[in-house]
Amino acid sequence: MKHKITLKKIAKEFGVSISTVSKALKNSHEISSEVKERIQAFAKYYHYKPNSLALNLRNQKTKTIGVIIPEIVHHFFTKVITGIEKLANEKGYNVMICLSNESYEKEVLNLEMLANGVVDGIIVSVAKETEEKDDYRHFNELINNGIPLVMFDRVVDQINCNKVIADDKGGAFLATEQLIKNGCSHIALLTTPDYVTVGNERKEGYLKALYENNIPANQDLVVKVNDKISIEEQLSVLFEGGIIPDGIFAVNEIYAATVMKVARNFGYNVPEDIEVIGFTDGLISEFTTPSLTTVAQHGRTMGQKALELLLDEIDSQDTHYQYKTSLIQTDLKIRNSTKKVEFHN
Amino acid sequence: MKHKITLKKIAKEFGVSISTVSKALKNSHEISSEVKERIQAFAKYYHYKPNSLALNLRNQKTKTIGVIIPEIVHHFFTKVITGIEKLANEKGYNVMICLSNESYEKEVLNLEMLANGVVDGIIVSVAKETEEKDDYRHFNELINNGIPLVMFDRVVDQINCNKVIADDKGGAFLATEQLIKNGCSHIALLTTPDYVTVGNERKEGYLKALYENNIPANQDLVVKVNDKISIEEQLSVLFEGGIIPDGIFAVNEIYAATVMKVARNFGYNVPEDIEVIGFTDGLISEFTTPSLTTVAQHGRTMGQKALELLLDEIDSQDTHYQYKTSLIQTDLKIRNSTKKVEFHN
DNA sequence: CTGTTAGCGCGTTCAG
DNA sequence: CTGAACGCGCTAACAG
Repeated sequence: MKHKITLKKIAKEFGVSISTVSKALKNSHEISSEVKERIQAFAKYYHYKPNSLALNLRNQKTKTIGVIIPEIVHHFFTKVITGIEKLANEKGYNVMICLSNESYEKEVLNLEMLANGVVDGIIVSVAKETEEKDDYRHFNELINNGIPLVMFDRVVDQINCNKVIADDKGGAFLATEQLIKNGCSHIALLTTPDYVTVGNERKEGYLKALYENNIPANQDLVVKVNDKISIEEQLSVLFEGGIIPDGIFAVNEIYAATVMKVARNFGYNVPEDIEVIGFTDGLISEFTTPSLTTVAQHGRTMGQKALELLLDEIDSQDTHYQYKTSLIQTDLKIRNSTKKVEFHN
Repeated sequence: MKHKITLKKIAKEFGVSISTVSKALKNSHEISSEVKERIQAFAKYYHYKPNSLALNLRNQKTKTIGVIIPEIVHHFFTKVITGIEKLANEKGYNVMICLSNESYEKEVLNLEMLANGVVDGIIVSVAKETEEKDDYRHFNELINNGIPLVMFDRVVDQINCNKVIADDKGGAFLATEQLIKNGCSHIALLTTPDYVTVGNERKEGYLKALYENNIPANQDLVVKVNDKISIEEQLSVLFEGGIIPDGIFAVNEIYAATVMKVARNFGYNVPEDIEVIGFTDGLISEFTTPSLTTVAQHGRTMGQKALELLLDEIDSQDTHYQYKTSLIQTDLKIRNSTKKVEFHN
C-alpha cells in the first residue's frame, strides 16, 4: 500500500517548509521562481493532488451535493439524476447518490450521514413510507442545521424549502381530456394509495377533466393499486363485470403496461376497445404493443432545476432567502395506445 | 445558517477540555459518572454528531466506497447498484455513485476525484470510450496508489485487480442452443462493435453453439449495431433480402425489443416465424409483446459480489493479496418470444 | 479523574 | 523571499 504524496513529503524532499511548498504550488509571487519551478516539476512528476478531506475540513465545504431517491430502478429517478449530474459537473460539484428504498428509517439515516459535513446541500424525493408515517422532523432538523435542501417530485407542503414538482395535476388533466376528446366516457383511473402525494395530484387532474366535461366520476372505475400484492389481480376487477371502461388513465408506466396485458387477456383490444394513457418518463412505454401514449415528466429538466435551486441557495448569503417552488410542465406524448382522431373544434 | 455543535463548543459550555468531552461521550471509565451524565445529556439534547470529515481525516478512511458506472439509465447497472448498496449498508459503508457517461475523460476525472481520499475503494465498469481507446493507465495509477479496485461486467484483462463478470459466453451459448433446439437454423446475432468486451464474449458463445451443432456461421446474419445511429434501420438489413433469419440472439434488451418491432413491420411474427432471445436483466422484456425470452445476468448478485471482494481487499493486510475473478452464472428466462417445445433427448 | 500535546493534510496570516 | 504558528474537528498517548 504505497502512500499518497503530501505537502509534507515534498517539503522534506526539498528541505523546505510545508508552507513554502504550498505557496510554490499555487504559484505565489512570494516564492522565488527557481524554487517554484523545481517544486512544481517534482509535484507534477509524482502526481501531487491536495487531499480532498483536508481541504474540505479546512474550507468547511465539500463541493459535493447529496441526492436521496427512493428507488434507483425507476427510470424517472435515473433521468432526474442524469439532469443533476450534468449540471453539477459543469459547476464543479460532485454528486453522492443515496437510496432510501422507500424506507423511512433509511431516509433518516441517509440524511444524518449526509448532514454530517459530507455534502454542501441535499436534494431529496421523499420515501413512500415517510409520506405514510407523515413524519418529517428529520427534514426540519436538517434545515435548522442550516443545510440547504431541495425537494423534488414527492415533496412535503409543510416543509419550508425549495421545491421542484412536475405539473402532475395538469398532466393528468391533459391525459384525461385527451381520452374524452377521443370519445371515451367511462374512464378508469389506476392510482396509488392515498398517502402518495403525486398520486393524489394526478387524481385531481383526472377528476377536474371529468367534471369540466360533465362526466360523472364513478368510484367503481378507480383502482388504488397496492404495490405489495399482485398488480394484475387488482386490475382484473375492471373487466370482471359492471361497467367496462373504454378509457384508462394510469398514474405510472407499470400500471399502464400491466393493464394493457390484463385487458388483452380479457379479450379487449387497445386502442380499439379501450384506450390507455400512462404517466411517466419510462422506457417501457416505447416497447409495449401497442406503444403507450404517456404524459412526459421531463425528469432531466427537473433534476437540473433542482440543482439550480440548490446552488442558488448555497451561494446565497441572504439571511432571509426566499424559497421557490418550480413547476415543470408536463405534456402528452401520443403513441399507439390511443386512437388517432381529428377534431373540429 | 446555524452552526453545528462541536466538541469544542460543548467543552466551552462546561468549562472543561475538549478531550474530556470526547472521552465523556465515549463513556470512558476515566471520566466521573456525574460529568459524563451531564455532558452526554447535553450532547444528546443538541444532537451532537462527530463531524465525518474530521473523523475521516484522522482515521485516513471514510467508510465510503465509490462506484463508477457508464450509464445510470441502464437497468442492469441499477440492479448492480442495488446489490452493492444493500451489502454496503449492512457493513456500515456508504456508497458514492458516479457516472462516466461512457466517456473516457469523465471516467478519469471521476477516478481522480474518488482516489483523493474520498473513498476507501472503488468499483467500476469501464466506459465504452475507454475500451475503444484501449487506454487504462488511470486504473494502474489507482492501483499504484494503493486504492482497492474491483471491476465488474466490463472488465480489463490487463489490469490486475478483483473482477466480477457474468458468464457472458455461457449465457450466449445457452441462448443460441435454445434457439437451435427449437428448430432454428438461420440464427442472427445482434451485437455491439468489436471493442465492447462483453459483446465479444457473447459472440463467442453464439459461435460456439453454432459450431457444436454443425451450423455454419454466416457473416450476413451478424449485425454490429452502432448506437449512435438509428437502430431500426441497421436491423432492417436482416429482412430486406438474402437469408431471412428464423432465430435471433441479441446481446441486449434494446436490440432484442427493437428487432421484434422491425420484424413485425416486415410482416414476420414472433415467435412463429422468428424466435428472439435477448440478454439482460431489464424491465422492458416483460412488457413487450410477446414478452422476451432473455438470458438473466443477475445484476444484484454481481453488485454484492463486487462489494464483497472489495471489502475483502480493504480488510486484508496481506502484502501479496491474491486477486480473484468471480464468474456469475447466467441462465435462461423463458418467456414468449421463443416457442414452447418438448424435447426428447 | 482531567488536561496537555500531537497529528491527520492543508492554506493563510504574520513575522522575520 | 521563507518559515513558524494556527485552525478546521477529532482521537489517542501521555502527564499530572
